[in-house]
Amino acid sequence: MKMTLPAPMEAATLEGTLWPVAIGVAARLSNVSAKMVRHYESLGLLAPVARTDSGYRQYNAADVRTLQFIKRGRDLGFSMAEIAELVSLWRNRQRASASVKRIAQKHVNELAHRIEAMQAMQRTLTALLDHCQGDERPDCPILDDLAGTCC
Amino acid sequence: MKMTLPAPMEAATLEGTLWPVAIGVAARLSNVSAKMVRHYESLGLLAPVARTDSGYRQYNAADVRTLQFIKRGRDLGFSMAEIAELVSLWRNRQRASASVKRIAQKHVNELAHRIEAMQAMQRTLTALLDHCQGDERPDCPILDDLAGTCC
DNA sequence: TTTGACCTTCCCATGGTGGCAAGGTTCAGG
DNA sequence: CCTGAACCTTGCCACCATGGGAAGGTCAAA
Repeated sequence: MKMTLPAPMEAATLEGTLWPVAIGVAARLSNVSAKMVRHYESLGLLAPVARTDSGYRQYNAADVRTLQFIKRGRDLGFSMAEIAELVSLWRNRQRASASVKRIAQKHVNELAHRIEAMQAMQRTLTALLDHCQGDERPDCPILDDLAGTCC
Repeated sequence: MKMTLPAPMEAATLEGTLWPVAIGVAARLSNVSAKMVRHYESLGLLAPVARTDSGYRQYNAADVRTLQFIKRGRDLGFSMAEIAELVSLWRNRQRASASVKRIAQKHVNELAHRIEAMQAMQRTLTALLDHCQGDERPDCPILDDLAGTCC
């Protein structure tokens, strides 16, 4: 009977890793699911990845860095299309930082719009919640608002 | 040749409307697309709607009020599942306002979480934007951040 | 050799919305 | 009465990013 060993304690760094690695390792190193790694490849965000004779994907350190780049972009809320542009600019040493800035600025503006919209909802809902007794009785200003009963 | 007449000037109120109405009119009265009106019906949010002999849907004032209720709920960011619950409570005269309040409070909490997440993105991106020259040169702290170059 | 962890591709689901196609209905003008 | 416009019907596909699962191949350690 095999005891539960301490977790494999895989190298969490790129330095301490033997390359190339299979998709599962690349996934763990970049904190992206294997599923999404394949998806990103199908979107062309990763260069067509090497394969073993048996068809397993093989990732090198540059591939994993690209995955980490994509992950960071997703965490900052960029769409896949924006990330595709950013990856392309990242690879292009002749890029102008203005191109990057334009994309990021547009994204920040969209974030601001979405935040404002959600804050407006929040304000309305908070006001309604304040007036709702929240007891056993049926009377409810929240439903009244949704039903437009006020008008 | 027919001149462009002033827009049909349809009654925008439920009072000035001859009932029942077809889906297009119900859609305009509730500011919901006909497509989504059908979709809401398929989700069971609307009671099975009446039909003419030829199969056209027929909506009465109560149906349109339900559509307006759904629209308002969507505008406040509730999910369809939440709206289904709210519609059900709205119809139930034995409801406790606490049930409504619980749903709304949960939604507000989720909104708060999402807003905070987006604000965190916004803060990070704004800081990066501040440090990006946005000129013709390739050096870009935004790409550096995405690439994790700092570490 | 067996076992279990890993990999492959392919299909389906989510949620809320839009679009399009192919066809039926209704109504008003000529 | 016919035609055309505007409307309606159902059904399928697309988006976006992600997850789930099935059916089957591969690999390494015990």
